[in-house]
Amino acid sequence: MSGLALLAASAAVPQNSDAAVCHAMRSTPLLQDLADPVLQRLAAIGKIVTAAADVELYQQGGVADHLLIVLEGQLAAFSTSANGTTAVVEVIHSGQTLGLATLLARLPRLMGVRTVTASRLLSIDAEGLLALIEHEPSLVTVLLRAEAREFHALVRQVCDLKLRTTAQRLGCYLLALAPEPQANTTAMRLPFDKRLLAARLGCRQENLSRAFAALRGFGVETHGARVILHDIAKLTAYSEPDEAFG
Amino acid sequence: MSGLALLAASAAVPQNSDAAVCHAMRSTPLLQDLADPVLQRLAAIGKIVTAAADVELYQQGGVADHLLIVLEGQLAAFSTSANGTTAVVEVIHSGQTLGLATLLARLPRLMGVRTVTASRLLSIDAEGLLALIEHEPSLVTVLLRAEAREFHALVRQVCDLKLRTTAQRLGCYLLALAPEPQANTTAMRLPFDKRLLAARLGCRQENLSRAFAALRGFGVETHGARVILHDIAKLTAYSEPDEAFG
DNA sequence: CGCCGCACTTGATCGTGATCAAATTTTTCC
DNA sequence: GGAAAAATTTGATCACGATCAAGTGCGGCG
Repeated sequence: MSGLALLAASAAVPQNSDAAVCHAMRSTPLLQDLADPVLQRLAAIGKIVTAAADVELYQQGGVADHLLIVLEGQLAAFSTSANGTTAVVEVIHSGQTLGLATLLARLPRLMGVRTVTASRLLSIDAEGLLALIEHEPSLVTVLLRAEAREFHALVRQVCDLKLRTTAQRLGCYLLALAPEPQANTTAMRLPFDKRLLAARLGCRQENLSRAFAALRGFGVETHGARVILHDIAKLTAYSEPDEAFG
Repeated sequence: MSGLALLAASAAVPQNSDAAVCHAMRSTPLLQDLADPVLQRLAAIGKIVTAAADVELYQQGGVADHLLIVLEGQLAAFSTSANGTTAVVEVIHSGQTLGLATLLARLPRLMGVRTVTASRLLSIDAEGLLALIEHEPSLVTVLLRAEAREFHALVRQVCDLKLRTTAQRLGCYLLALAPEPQANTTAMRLPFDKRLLAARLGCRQENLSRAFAALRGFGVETHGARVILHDIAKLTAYSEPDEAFG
């Protein structure tokens, strides 16, 4: 039933020792502060899974039986509506999760999940996780924090869609992606193609292109996937990103 | 600091006996299935609070020190951006919560909250709630379910904003509000004014008006706040609401 | 090298939503 | 009831985003 069962079987087995899983967990900001015994129990119900680019991992409406944490690569969470059009709700980067709330409440998945690039993922059994939670308050704290982060990202996005133009949304997104937000100039590389970026921002590819053109006047230089922000202050003034309340 | 301290003081005191709070809790779908002892401990850290219409209960960025559950009336959760424009993220009706994730993670409020109509609210102390959770798995289940509901509503809204026109969004909203969704004809009353509805849908008042005009062709009749849906099937076909996956 | 295919850009045109300005209805308050 | 205030609707015009249609540029591959 679950696409992950297949993927796990096809993954190289040696990397899936408890020690390897533990090591991977230590590398994620989400789990790294947990005590050793907790981590070991988590490792017992977790596995490392790899998937090629553009593979559908979970279908909308299916049972959420695994928690995914991205180790490397990106995933896209999407929702397909009645008429067949698809909205990309969020792109999930390394260290992030998605759908924790749904999983912890044992509800069916509201969003489908597919890989954007080839990815390495930590997959943790949902039932086992729920059982473990009962006895591990530190794990509860960690999961609630991750859940709140997901929630915040969605609230931000709703405000973004209601208040800003596409060019401003793009500006905010680039600023959030910027590796050195405190400097006034940064170079970076878009982690995925512009088609997906357009879907995430809620516009067509053509308008994303025009939005990039509009941002040239605010110090944004692009060469394919390479982006240089020449004047972060000016871009910020134009895009009007939300101040982060935590 | 918190607006609620003032409000609680000004509320009539007799209704705030533990028995009255317990009774109120029994009346909310969220808490009604909890066992008596749990409910009593909750009542000890909860109080009933009333507020007039259009009162700001919490400010964006403040500490989330109380969980609010709406007993009667409606609240609006909003976010104000740098340029001063405000987006209404959600209107919270009786029986609903908002910001649970933020509260359980002890983070500052991402959204401000204000009353839309005069309201009666259940206010539960956050610290007490977090302490109680440690020993009451049934409470955890209930809270996680409520949190997942909030999460789902936001995901739906993001898809709505990315995929549908204002008229379709309005259609979906009316269908969700319909008291008898299985019938093909229903009458209802908008629970708040059209200004707020426009803000929630992410458009201007003028365009909401035009959206209502557009829906007349799909069996939607309006007389002020009174709305009659004459042909739910036709309206559904036009609005293309998401199927509910739980 | 040069052709093909794909991602992206640009252009033209059209529909949707925003804005400004009235007109109209509804509500509130004497 | 009737005047004043507020909410809502309608109209005209403009900006933004969608759509259709070419074009450009870049990477892969023969």
